[in-house]
Amino acid sequence: MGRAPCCDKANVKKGPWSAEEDAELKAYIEEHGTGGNWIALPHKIGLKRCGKSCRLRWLNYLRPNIKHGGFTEEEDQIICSLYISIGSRWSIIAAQLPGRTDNDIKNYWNTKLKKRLLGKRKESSRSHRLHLKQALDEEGDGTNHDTHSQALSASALERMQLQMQLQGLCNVPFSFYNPPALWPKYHPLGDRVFQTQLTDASVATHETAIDSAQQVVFPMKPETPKSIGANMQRELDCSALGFQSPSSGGTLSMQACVAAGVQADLHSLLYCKSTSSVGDEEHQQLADLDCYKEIYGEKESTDWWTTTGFEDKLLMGPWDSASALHSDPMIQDYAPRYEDL
DNA sequence: AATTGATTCAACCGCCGTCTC
DNA sequence: AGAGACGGCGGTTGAATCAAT
Repeated sequence: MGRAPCCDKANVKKGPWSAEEDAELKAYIEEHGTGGNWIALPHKIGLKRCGKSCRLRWLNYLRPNIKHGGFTEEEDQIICSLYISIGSRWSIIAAQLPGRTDNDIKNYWNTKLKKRLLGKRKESSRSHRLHLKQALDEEGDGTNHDTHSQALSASALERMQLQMQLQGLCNVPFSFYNPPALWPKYHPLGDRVFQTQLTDASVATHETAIDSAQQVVFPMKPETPKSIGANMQRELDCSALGFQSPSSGGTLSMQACVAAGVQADLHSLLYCKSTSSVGDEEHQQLADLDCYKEIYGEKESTDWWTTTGFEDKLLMGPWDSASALHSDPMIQDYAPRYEDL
């Protein structure tokens, strides 16, 4: 048995709001407030609307200081950066953009930004797909991939693709057998904090800087797999980032990749300005992902992913960040960090 | 000018977490 | 403790609008 509806569906009006309804709702809330009970509100006003509908109308259109359309480049970059980092947490993203509603941002992302970013992928060649499929078949156990497929959210795939876009632009080593768990985990916020850490006299070691940066870059940093110790994971992370880890005796050159200008790359992706060209190798990487989708189906079935043993931590980690968002102060601190930018 | 397909975006749906009793 | 009410959220829908033919 499902739960009772929040209102009498038969006696509530649906569809677009009229100017009269808007005026009545606005006038009442401005004078009396919501009273802390949206369900009861329409009855008090005499509106034949569901309480939830009233709430949505007020929050998205009637409340003061709402902006519609005309997103700036800065807003675009904030939205993209946050989407890549935390996914479709529209309310959190909206909290960083005064006057913007989660619904507006969601629509803007789905209709404009996503296409602008993901639509630039080069079509992969059929021969390449066949080659890759053959490699997959040889690698796997020959069983139907669909049977074992693990579906990630569409949001997760989009973020994977965006990460690939940025990584390609940053010339980060990537190969088909280099699983996403090892991909660089950077974010402008993390980069900024990382740089801050480097210049902070209180930071005694490079490792501390790395830890701090990675916490911010991936606030919901998943548990390290049992098969890979923390040190090894750090080595892998460092390797993927394109710099040597302190423990291997190398020096930090974060700038080589991460500080190379993720913001600039995002900008180039968004606004199609060729400040950072996507070379053949990068196109090949993007084609790889298309190939996976074609072989395993549009739903992101990823045996190659699960065979790495990383799927658990990823599914419960950054790609499904709902719980972590509420518990991890790093995410909750996004607002002040952005204000600092 | 008419038709068709694509795009936009306001609004709805249903799930989930929190609060209250 | 647990059941119900409510708020909040993300995903989806569909009517309106725009663009292409």
